[in-house]
Amino acid sequence: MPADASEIRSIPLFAGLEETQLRRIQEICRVVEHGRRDVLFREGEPAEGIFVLLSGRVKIYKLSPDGKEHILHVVRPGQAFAEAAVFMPGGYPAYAEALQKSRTLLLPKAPFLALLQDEPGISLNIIATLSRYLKQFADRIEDLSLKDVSARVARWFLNTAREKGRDFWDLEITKGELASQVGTVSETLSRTLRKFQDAGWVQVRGRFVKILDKGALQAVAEGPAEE
Amino acid sequence: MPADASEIRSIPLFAGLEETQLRRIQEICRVVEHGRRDVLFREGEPAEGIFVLLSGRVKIYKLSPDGKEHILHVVRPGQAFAEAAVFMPGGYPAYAEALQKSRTLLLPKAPFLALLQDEPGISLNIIATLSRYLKQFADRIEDLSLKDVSARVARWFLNTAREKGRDFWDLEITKGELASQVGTVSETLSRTLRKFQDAGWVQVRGRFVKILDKGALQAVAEGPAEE
DNA sequence: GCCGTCGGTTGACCTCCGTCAAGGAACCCT
DNA sequence: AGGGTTCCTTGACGGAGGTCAACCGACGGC
Repeated sequence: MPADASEIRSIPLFAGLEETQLRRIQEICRVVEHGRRDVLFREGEPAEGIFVLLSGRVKIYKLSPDGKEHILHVVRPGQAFAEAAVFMPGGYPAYAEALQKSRTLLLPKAPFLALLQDEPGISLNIIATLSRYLKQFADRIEDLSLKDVSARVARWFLNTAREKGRDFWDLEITKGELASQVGTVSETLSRTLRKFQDAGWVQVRGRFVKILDKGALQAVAEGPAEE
Repeated sequence: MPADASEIRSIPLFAGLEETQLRRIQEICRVVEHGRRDVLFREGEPAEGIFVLLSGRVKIYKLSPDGKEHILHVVRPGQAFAEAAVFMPGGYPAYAEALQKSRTLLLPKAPFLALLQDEPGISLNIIATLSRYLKQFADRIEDLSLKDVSARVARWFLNTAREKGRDFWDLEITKGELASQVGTVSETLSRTLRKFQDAGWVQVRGRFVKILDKGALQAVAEGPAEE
């Protein structure tokens, strides 16, 4: 199935490209459809190419030998993923699975690398997105090693509010998946949310969440114990 | 102080560059000397440019409000660092401090970005190193959220042995710093090392460490509990 | 020599949070 | 409707590991 030209144009990765380059991208890429729970790739598999999510939601996650998962990132439409895999031996560094019915653009590795040679602007875009990921991951490592669950959940509220631009929204993942993102299990998340709610800091009703006291969350996000 | 041309030539980041490009790099960079415990930059500070370590050791680390630190990475000579900071708003994403007397090459942001425009090969090198970091960080997140301390320490032994190419070596950091790298505190690391030693898996004498039973370490690194 | 600092080890304690188990709610299917 | 998922919540329990404290050896300065 061919990709829509206007869809390609609106992808941040390809921002500022010439018409001829866009056409070239359109030629080398293909569109793939995925149903809920479809696995796009597994950790360690040789990388086919770079993906861009057109619609739906895809989770990028690590899986431990005993089956526990940790979600590194939930990809939204317009974002590229598996960039790093293309430039590294060792194949994909994580798993990817569709959370909903999704459509992705797949740019096979070899022609994409060739494209980079002619179009340095794309390289800079890739560097920018990799840098952003790197910072996010560094923050995650900081959180996991230095903060407790309450601080991580508080930070999740604040970060999400910042990127959404408002202080209420709908979860587009299950609470179990949210737990996996902040590095805990659903039971502990459930208790933490209840604590936050009883304290009057947030409102949680089903999948709807709302921040009521941003200052309190910030205090919790900083240090586990403030005296 | 000017940089030595042969030093620049041997930096992986600039591999495969023409003589004229190398000269240009030599013109825009400057060499900085740092004593032990000198702080090169702090999290949040605006990024001056990209660093390359010429000699010594530099730790990249996160600091929590209450003073605890987590070492993200120990930079070795030849490696670049703070790449991500240059391409991102928000300044440096972490702290950097010299562990020993060190010399670094500093390439100021603006001329370096200009250089990238003309020399797409460098972009690809940057993408490659960022991808490597990204994978390392993803692995760290996996470890921190899904593995216990013993598994993380075992993995540290195996990874270090792999990159050193032998199964014995000298710690070039303190054990407290090693603890911070694997996401624990010195007391717990001390106990874990004792456990490993009593089990006959490794030998630790002062700063000298040696792997005695690689298979056992691999088993521990996989899953906390194997039955 | 003596003493201060730093790194490392060990012991005792206690808390956070992961695990196990059970029950409920909401949403599919026929 | 009813029965099967899947998701969520709550309770009880236990253990990994962080914290506090004391102690020791090595090193460096004066």
